[in-house]
Amino acid sequence: MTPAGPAPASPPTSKDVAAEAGVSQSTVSMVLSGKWPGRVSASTAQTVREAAERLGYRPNPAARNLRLGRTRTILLVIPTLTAPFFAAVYTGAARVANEAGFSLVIFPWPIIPDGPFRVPHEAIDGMLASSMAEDSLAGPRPVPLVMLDSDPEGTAPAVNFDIEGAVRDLTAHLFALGHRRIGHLAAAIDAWTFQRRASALDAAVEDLVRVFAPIAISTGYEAAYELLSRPDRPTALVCDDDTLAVGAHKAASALGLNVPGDLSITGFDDLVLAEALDLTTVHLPAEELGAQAMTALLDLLQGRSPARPVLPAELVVRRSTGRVEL
Amino acid sequence: MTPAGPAPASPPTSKDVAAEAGVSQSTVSMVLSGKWPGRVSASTAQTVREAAERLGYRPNPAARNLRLGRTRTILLVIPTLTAPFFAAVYTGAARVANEAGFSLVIFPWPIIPDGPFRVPHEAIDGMLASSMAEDSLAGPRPVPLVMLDSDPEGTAPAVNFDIEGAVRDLTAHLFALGHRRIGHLAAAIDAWTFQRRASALDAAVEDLVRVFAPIAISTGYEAAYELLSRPDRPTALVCDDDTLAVGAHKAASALGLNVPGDLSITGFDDLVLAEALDLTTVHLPAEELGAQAMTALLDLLQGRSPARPVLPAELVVRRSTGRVEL
DNA sequence: CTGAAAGCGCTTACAG
DNA sequence: CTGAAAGCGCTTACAG
Repeated sequence: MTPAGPAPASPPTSKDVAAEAGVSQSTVSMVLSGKWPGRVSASTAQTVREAAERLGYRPNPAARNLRLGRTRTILLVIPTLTAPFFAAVYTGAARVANEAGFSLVIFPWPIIPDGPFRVPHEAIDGMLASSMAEDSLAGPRPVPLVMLDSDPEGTAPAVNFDIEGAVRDLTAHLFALGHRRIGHLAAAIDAWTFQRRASALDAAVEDLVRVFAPIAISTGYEAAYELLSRPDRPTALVCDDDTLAVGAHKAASALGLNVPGDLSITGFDDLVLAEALDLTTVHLPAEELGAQAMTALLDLLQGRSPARPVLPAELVVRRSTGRVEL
Repeated sequence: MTPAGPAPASPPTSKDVAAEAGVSQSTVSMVLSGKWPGRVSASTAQTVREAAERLGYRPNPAARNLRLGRTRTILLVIPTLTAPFFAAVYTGAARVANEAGFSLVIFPWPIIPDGPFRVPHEAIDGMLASSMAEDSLAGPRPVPLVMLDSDPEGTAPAVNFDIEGAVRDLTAHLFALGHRRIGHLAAAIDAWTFQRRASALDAAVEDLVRVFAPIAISTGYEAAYELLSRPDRPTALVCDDDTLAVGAHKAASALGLNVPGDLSITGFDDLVLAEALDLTTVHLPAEELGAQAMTALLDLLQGRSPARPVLPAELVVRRSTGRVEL
């Protein structure tokens, strides 16, 4: 692992293996790619495998990619690495990718606005993009694409959560606890998933008041503080994200409001934060989302028509919601 | 972005650009790589650039990699994606990499123990690995490597935090508040950084009691619950990670202990969690760690001797620590 | 059952 | 100042 050391002999090539095994390069390629049965004798195949093993041969990926015109690499584009949600998406997608012999590379986009970062459309066979607008991905040339947690009406197939069902369960839970006036601490992000949550709440709740905040504790705190200071404050606060719910929690605390005695709070995602604060929240199965999206993309790459599943999102009731005290 | 659509003409090559500009392939290469001054006339260069632009030409990375024998790609190996700490490391490293024209690919390792995942030693020019043992990275062939948050006595250069200084500040803070009997809720992970924290605490605290827990809220809860149930429980609990501190917080709460009245709690990392819980913690500058490590790796790749910086880690005092009540 | 040869798209040493 | 040619390491169609 040191820069110094014995002269770094260049890695063995298939030519070296051929020489070692006493066969031609083509035979080596056939054997190691597994396409040999019926074309190479079993004993020759064995000889080749042993020679490759002995030399520690690994095919040069650049050469293979050049020859084949594909890379077996998929790019997962996500809006931010910092959200554990996307880590879960990656885990699910990477599992399926690896089973199919594909690599999955994460690309946070944009890392720095107006920075020198470009979505590397060239070196990939396909793309997964989560929680963003499809047209923000426009590149010099089209790439097979599956969207996650995004507008299902787009050109690319999308894999989504059942936001409507989740909001239905959420509002039913709050209604059952006696809440009528409900606040919506909405994410100030122009993404389909948040628009969908807003319109589903609009449809379900008659007496709804909405404030917006960027997703962070401090911004959630400020927006919630303002809303909860109003004389006609809501008795329940639906937050678009667990992180916002943490901010809301702190605002309630600062205003001397007891949770859930005076105020019920809910989140979305079911992150580690939600468990930490005993937050009632909508569990979004992010890992499953990643897995299903990768499955859809592999279908697409093989010319099959991909499924466009809608995954159920379950309400997890913890201790941040309670009955309205009269 | 659709699978269907007009016949996907294969991407333009440098040959196409050469034909379009009426020059040779070599001239195209010279111009677009920026090595033309003094070798190609300014007007020809301009013609080539315009032709490339017109055709939407992008060099084929596989061909370039094959020809040059390098990929300008660096692999960042991290033990888990789910920790926001590593997202910050990535951000810092990616910034420096991009400025130098390198790509940075994240590789969580192992995603699944005994899974089909292999560190792709072949297609990269160098490796950054954070918070793990150097020898767990052993591959078929050595790759220029810089370790982060890892044993500085290893073969590879390491970039680290000043753990000793942090523990010194932390214990000074607790001593000043009157604490004498201190608990250490230690991460049950065999990594250098945690060993270092333990030994620094051993050196600084006379009356120390240690319990171990995997890094998660529930495990932190259990270990802390047991420790805090003892008749001679400590008055302060130093946790190896903010997540463990959350579990400790919940255990204190379950046992009817007031924080910080009855028990002081501290963490490490200064994640979003720490802000949420007003946790006194050691701020580890993860983004800076990533940036400095990438700088060291670029030095290594250019044959320069890399720096091995030790970054200061600042104690952030919030409301989870207080004076011992007598 | 096995091998010689072509060619993927680039960069660079060489010739002019 | 510009171009023809070689070659990186692979896979595959073709010939035997």
